[in-house]
Amino acid sequence: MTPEQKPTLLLIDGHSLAFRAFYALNPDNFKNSQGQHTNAIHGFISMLLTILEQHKPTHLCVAFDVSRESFRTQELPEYKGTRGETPVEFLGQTELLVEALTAMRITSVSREMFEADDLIASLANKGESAGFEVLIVSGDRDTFQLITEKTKILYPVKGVLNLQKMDDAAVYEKYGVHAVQYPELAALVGETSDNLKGIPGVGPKTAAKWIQEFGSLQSILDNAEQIPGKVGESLRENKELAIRNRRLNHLLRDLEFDFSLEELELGPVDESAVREVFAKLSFRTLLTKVLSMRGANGSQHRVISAKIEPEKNLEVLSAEPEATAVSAVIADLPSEAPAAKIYSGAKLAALSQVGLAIAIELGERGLIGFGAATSTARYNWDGKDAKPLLDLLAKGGFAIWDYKATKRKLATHGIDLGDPSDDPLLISYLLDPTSKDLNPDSLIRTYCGIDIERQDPNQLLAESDPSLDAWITAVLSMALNPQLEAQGQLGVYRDIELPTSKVLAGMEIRGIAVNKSVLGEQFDELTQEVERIAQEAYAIIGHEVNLASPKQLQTVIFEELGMQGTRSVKTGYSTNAEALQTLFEQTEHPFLAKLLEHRDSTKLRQMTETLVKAVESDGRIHTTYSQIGTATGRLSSENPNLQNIPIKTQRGQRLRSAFIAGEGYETLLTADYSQIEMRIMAHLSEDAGLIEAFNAGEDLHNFVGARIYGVEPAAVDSQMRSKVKAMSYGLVYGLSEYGLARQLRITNSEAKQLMADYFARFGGVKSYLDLVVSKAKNLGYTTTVYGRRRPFSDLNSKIFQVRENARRAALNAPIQGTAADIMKLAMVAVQQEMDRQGLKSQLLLQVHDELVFAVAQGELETLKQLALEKMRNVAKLSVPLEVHVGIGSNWELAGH
DNA sequence: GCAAAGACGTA
DNA sequence: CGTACGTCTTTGCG
Repeated sequence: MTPEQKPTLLLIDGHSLAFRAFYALNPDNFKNSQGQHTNAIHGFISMLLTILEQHKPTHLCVAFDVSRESFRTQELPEYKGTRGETPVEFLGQTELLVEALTAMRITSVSREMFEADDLIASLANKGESAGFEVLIVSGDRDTFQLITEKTKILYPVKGVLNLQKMDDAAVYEKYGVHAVQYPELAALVGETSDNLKGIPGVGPKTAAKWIQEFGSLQSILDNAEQIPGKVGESLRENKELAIRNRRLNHLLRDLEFDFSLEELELGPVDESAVREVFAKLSFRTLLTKVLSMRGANGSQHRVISAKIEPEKNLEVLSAEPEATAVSAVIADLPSEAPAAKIYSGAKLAALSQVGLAIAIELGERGLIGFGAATSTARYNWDGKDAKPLLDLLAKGGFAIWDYKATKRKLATHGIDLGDPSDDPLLISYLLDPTSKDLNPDSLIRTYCGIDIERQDPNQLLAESDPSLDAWITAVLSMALNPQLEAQGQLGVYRDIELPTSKVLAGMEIRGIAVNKSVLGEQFDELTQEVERIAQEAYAIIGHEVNLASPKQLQTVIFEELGMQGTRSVKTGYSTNAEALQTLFEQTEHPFLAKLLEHRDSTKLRQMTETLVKAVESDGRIHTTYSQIGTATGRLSSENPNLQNIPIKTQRGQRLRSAFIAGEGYETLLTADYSQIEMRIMAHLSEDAGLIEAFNAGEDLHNFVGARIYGVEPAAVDSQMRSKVKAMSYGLVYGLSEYGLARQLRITNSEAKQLMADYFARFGGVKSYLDLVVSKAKNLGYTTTVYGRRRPFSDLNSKIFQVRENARRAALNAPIQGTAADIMKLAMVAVQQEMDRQGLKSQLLLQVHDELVFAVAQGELETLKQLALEKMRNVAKLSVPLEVHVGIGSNWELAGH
């Protein structure tokens, strides 16, 4: 327990501290991946952490100015008028700072027409009345007027790391007046930073002397006649100035707030939000610091420890004295639900062996929480006790955390797992597909306000108390479903994600057969090639160099060989393929050619090696599909990634020949959607020209080219066609004129003309894309045809680059997302039909718009028709969905 | 030991 | 200065 703490209220002038931080840290050293400067935020937060450590406040609030306008500027337009333009590097940092503070559960306040100092003064007033010690962080000396026995100012002296604690004595020592008199001194002297002129000829020394002598500003003015000399004359002539200054530097102390001081109490941070914001800011050291400090100030959150006992029923849980959130969730259960049976401990023997914990069953509703676990040796197999559990598992119908992973894990142990009723992992993904932190503890904290305290904080869900994990799963599935429904995403969940997870589990479990010796031969061949090319490259430049090191290559290319700079990257000039190609065209230097060859070969060699290593003992590669890994709704594939096996070059494509149908199967079959994103674009934009293009049966790019260039489709030559093709595809990604020009290596004006011609013929496309972005701006998210959401927060960013990035992502999201939805629906439909017909053929891979099957003996024609039919008809768009199939003994031959 | 940066493979 | 990913290597920080 922390020692009893005096209630201390810390009030911070946000802009003041942020600006100090901004000027103390070089903005160029603090940039996130998007080019947003973060130096002020970084400095602010590290400063804040230091203050928290040093002064241990119990309550905290940060005040910001809304704008430069305030009641003071209304009275005096030139108030603070000397302050220059905000540096561009500072733009956007305040907003992000507030976001970070919110994640840390720190209250920020601001109010139109009032300055942060007025808010602080009022809060300080309230704090004192309520018995708080008050600490104010501000660089504005006007706040000295707030100093009392209980209120002190932390005033920055130099740099960002030095704060001097100013009390009355400190003010007196420095300025020769008491703190309450300081604004009177300032009124006489003036304040350059506020653009307030003082009495000419009167500096701090004179002012202090007068105040000491007469006691107050009023008294000085009343007795102005007695003051001799030039300054006396000056004072008498400029009395009004001092009075005005005093009026303006008076801080308001009676503003009201819509929160109570209690709400400013420091509690634990919102860990997942903090992780997210700090990731966005690229702060990792600070993240660690913040998270390690969290909770140090006590928690307002209910903490659930791993103390749910086996063999007890739910009444015990709901009787937790302070577990309001828990009780609320439990109260949602149907009243007829019988007392829960809880399986745990020894009864879970078998399951714990294979990495599963099962805990709560709620009778007929069949709601069971699970914790998926890694293997432990804690329990011994007990066949007798395990039987009812195995039956239960096979029957399904319960909530489960990460169904797909659990299904796969159990399958490797020969245990069947039935269909789940819920998977809160998938729900949480749909609620926030951009989150990188979908774990049960964070989610139950975020959505239910429950803190889970584990005996060992590093323990994963899996390794801890099974009944606790099961309970969390149950609570999450109940808490998250209504949110999903409120967002209209229930359909995406029930009809797309949940069924897809089952199909994916099957694909992962099956894996794809691989001819390891083909891979091995290619690997050996490539190894020799890589070595040969490296030697040739060294010979050209006369020494060895690590060809895999961009840094070393920069030295060789731009210093030794003295070539002219390419695109700039953080470490110097780019040495990527595009840059090398450009350099080669300029110089025809053979080293560049060798380097490109070497890159190509090493990349291929490395991929081959990865694949060889990924072949498991069954001779197959079992990738893992991530169903929660993309912002758009696509799948991703990892360990290994089978969605980026080369195809564009002949050399690369050979790798695909190693993927085969496997024993007992006749051949591979691939089925892929043709131009699905362009078709979705046609559907969504309702552009008559584009819809006609797809319905005409003509080659898309020839058709579009004919329209743009005003010729017959047959007259569209290959140059025209490739330009049109790049244009069409680029549109889906928010391509700019500049980008198009660069890609096609044409002039900017030609690119501009091409785009203008395109939009002249296909105007619906442009208006649709604009509409998507403006809707996303208003709503804060985009949706697919099926209702899948993707949130966007940066569309109104003040930073051009950040805003543009968000804009392009937003216009792409509904298109890419709808394509992903359609493919998932197709996979489910295809698999269900294969099951219904009892086919032995297998769905093996998904590569975004392509499916790969192993065809069982005699099923080729059936499967081909089945795949074509289901994939074409799974969605009814205003243009047909075209599907191509390919057949071959390996993936290369089955390709198209 | 870990994360960032740069590179490059796919749709 | 075109979206969405995963994986590898080197490099530099702690």
